[in-house]
Amino acid sequence: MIHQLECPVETIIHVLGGKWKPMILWHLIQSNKRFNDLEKLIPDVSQKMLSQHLRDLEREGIIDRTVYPTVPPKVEYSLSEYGKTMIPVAEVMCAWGENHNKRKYEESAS
Amino acid sequence: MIHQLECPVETIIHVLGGKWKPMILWHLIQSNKRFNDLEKLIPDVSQKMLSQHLRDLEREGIIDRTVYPTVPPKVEYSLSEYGKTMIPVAEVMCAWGENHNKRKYEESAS
DNA sequence: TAATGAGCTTACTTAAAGGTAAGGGGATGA
DNA sequence: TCATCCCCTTACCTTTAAGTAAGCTCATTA
Repeated sequence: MIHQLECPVETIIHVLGGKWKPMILWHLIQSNKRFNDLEKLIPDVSQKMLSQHLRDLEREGIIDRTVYPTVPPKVEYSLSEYGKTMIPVAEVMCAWGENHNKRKYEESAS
Repeated sequence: MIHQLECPVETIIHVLGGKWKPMILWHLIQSNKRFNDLEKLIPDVSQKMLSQHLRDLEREGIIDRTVYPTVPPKVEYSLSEYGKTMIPVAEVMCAWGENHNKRKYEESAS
């Protein structure tokens, strides 16, 4: 396996940087969700991108995937314990982003 | 002008999310740099991507571009006062990213 | 006169991300 | 028997990001 030296800022951008990943995580922070729930909560995401992003996040250890062998099978996604370590980071990013959006709005309005 | 509602986490990912932007900013945090300096410090970046990313960062207000009307003209890029507000955010992101890289390294080594 | 350096831009090509549409497997319900 | 639900996967196409290579302006230096 190749260990590419990667700038840590790029690392987190890569982990969070899919088109729908912040939104998926936002919903999973609120509560566990099934595939179907996420589809309904994020109406514009395609099934392909949803499952791809969920697999990406699972591979990075951010979320857990639990299969209940019921009929029909139930699959539940949840933020992992490790994933929870990202919440404060996301909050800091979010605060800066909010301020930046506001700033851009004000300058375009002036 | 259209104001697209954007998740603030996506906003910062968008601002920082070019292939060379974290590295450009890292160098500008150390000290002001000229175009040529950045080319030498980041050997793999093409002139096209360097000038494009510099323009992106300038448009977002993160960096300042100062032209000295000397001969030959000298252009200096520096982190703006506003850009400095991103340093603590970058530090938090960096810390998480470092830990994540370490974690991935350890799991691949085991 | 020819070459050099600074700071770019432009045109073209390739690679990566994302979108669309269809299918599939295994059970239940009508 | 036919359709339905759940959780996806696959094939194909489009859009966006990035890479490559060349050129350009103005002035100085050799």
